[in-house]
Amino acid sequence: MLDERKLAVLRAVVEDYVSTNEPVGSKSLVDRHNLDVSPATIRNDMAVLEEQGYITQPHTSAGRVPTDKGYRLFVDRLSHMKPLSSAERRAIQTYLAQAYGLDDVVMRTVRLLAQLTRQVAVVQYPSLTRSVVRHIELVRLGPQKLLVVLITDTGRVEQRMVDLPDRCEDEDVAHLRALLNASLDGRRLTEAVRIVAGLTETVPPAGRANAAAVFSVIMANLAERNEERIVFGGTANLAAPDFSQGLRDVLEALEEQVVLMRVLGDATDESLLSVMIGRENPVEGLRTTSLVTSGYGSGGETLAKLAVLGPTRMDYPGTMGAVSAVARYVGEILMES
Amino acid sequence: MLDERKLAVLRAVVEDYVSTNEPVGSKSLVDRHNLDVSPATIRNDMAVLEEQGYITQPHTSAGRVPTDKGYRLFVDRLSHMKPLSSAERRAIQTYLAQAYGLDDVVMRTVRLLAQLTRQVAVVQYPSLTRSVVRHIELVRLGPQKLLVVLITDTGRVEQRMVDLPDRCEDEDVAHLRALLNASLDGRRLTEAVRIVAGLTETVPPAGRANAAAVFSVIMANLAERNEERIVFGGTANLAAPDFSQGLRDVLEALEEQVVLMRVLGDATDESLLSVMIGRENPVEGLRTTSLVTSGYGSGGETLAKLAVLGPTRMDYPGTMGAVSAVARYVGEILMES
DNA sequence: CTTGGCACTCAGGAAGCATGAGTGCCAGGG
DNA sequence: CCCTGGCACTCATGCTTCCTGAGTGCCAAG
Repeated sequence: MLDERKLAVLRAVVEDYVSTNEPVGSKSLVDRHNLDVSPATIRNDMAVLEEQGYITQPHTSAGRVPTDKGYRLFVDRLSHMKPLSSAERRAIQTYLAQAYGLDDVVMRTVRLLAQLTRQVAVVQYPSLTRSVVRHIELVRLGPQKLLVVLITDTGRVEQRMVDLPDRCEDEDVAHLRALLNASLDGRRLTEAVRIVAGLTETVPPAGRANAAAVFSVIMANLAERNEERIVFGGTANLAAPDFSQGLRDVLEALEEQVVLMRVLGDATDESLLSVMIGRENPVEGLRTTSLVTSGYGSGGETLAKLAVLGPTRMDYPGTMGAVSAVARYVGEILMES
Repeated sequence: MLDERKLAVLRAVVEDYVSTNEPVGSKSLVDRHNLDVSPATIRNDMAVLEEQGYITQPHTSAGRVPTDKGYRLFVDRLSHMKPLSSAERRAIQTYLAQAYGLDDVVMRTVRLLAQLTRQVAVVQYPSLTRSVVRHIELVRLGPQKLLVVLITDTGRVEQRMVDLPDRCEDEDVAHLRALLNASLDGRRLTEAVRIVAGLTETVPPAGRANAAAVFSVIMANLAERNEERIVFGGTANLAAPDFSQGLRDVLEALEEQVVLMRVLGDATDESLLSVMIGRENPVEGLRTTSLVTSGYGSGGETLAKLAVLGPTRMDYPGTMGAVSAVARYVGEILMES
């Protein structure tokens, strides 16, 4: 359907358009790439490519611009991930290694991605569901007030206040703490939810109301608040001289956690790289942007996703390289800590 | 120097310009406000106001636009904070009351401010220095690994991993925990730093290396990481059809925590409302914006600041009302929790 | 299938022009 | 002394017109 040269032309169109941000014409194409044919030939090829929907012209008699479909083909078959330089990789590693605490890791990841790609970076906090309970701590803050702290192996620490129905003493708290840790330590959070659900009955009636309150908070925390937080940064890169179009929509989408969740969720589940181009995107406001997503996690499992968001006219090979590298290193860091 | 009517004219110019975003001329002024004089008279007044630097014309023969100096006078002497409607106040209270945990309070505050003012909201986490230690928890995660959790009365929870020089047992940890809580509970963080510094000597030599490691982490956490985190939201409001000018600079400034710190720091220390207009702003990229800042805190003390950022051409009375109301309610919420 | 030639299209900038909002100034009136 | 109506002047804005050049599609010849 498309011979070798037509594909080469498409690739060239994408590359040139990405770097110049101007519709690319047949003449400049032969000049910049060493295609050994005349502009007229290229014009014929471009006519075909346009007919098939891979490129389009903004107005009659202007160069061609890739369509979403064109970018798609480019990403799938015409380009390869561009690996980062070893200097860059070392910089990433040392910068991430300096992080302490999950919050800091996530924050640094966002900055890193935004700076490497000069685009908007989006990072999801590691999912709780697949991680393992390391410890549960109960702190008595008052006669009827407790702080529940849940620590997971990915370094995530969740805390929440609980107002108790009855008064309680330090020793009640100690009992409950011991019970919880004995039952949950080392369990996956998914199991933990089930275990906690069955735990109320084992508590002596006297403290049962209080225990139930604590348990329900733990379950809510585990079951509901999963993967909720998403952080982004690098929005200043959106204000690039081109692409002010629809900026407001994009910013709105970014600030709406739910929307972001949905977008990340739609990307492939596998830990592999996934690219969403323009209108492939499920969210209205992001129809003019592309999203390069990767899962990350410690060990073999994908704990959460991170992504880079930019105009469809983006440097896909470079962005993909950066996303994939950062995802790998973040995973390593999480494993260590 | 400026008689009553000239002040009225200035006020009218500011109000009209804020609402229309177009230079305002003498005719439309007399039409929209019921000044009982002719346009010519107004023109004379405006000439004087311009001479004094309160207003300016973008080009000859266009209406006048307030200068930073004009806004300053308007804010200082010509306007009053516009209180929120009681419906709005109730909405704020219930929305904030639903928050659990400090993170959630801060997040909700940001959203609230951004929505109320349709501008960018900036909220600083409550300062640690003035708050009080409620509890310190040590969790043993491995033979040489500890998690330190510090809980303050403002609901802030700080955690950090510590790698220990020597191996330790559960009972060592329990000792240390007891020691720390006995020494620090109820103390202000500023005192706590000093106390911890002198604590190493009281530990028996066997565990001293480990204890020292823990102490130094606590001190670092208390002394250095204060007031560090700043959260913002509502950036989509920056993309208003006007004011795309310098948008990139503004976004960059917002993402740079250090810069934000500096800006908030320059605002008045008192818990009162402070307004910074245009070039009064210390940060280069924010020279076209105004910042309405207020301290907030539980009880009489200011724990941190929150602010709204918008174009100099903003609705000062309304913004000030919103900022001040939100600051008060956040303070109340923090006090309760 | 490729190529040079050629007529055609049309966005974008330059130039000219009209419009009108808004001004500054002045002379007369309270 | 301040207010007012009148008047000439300025200039951003929007309109039309025109021109240019990049880029096209098509065709006939190699």
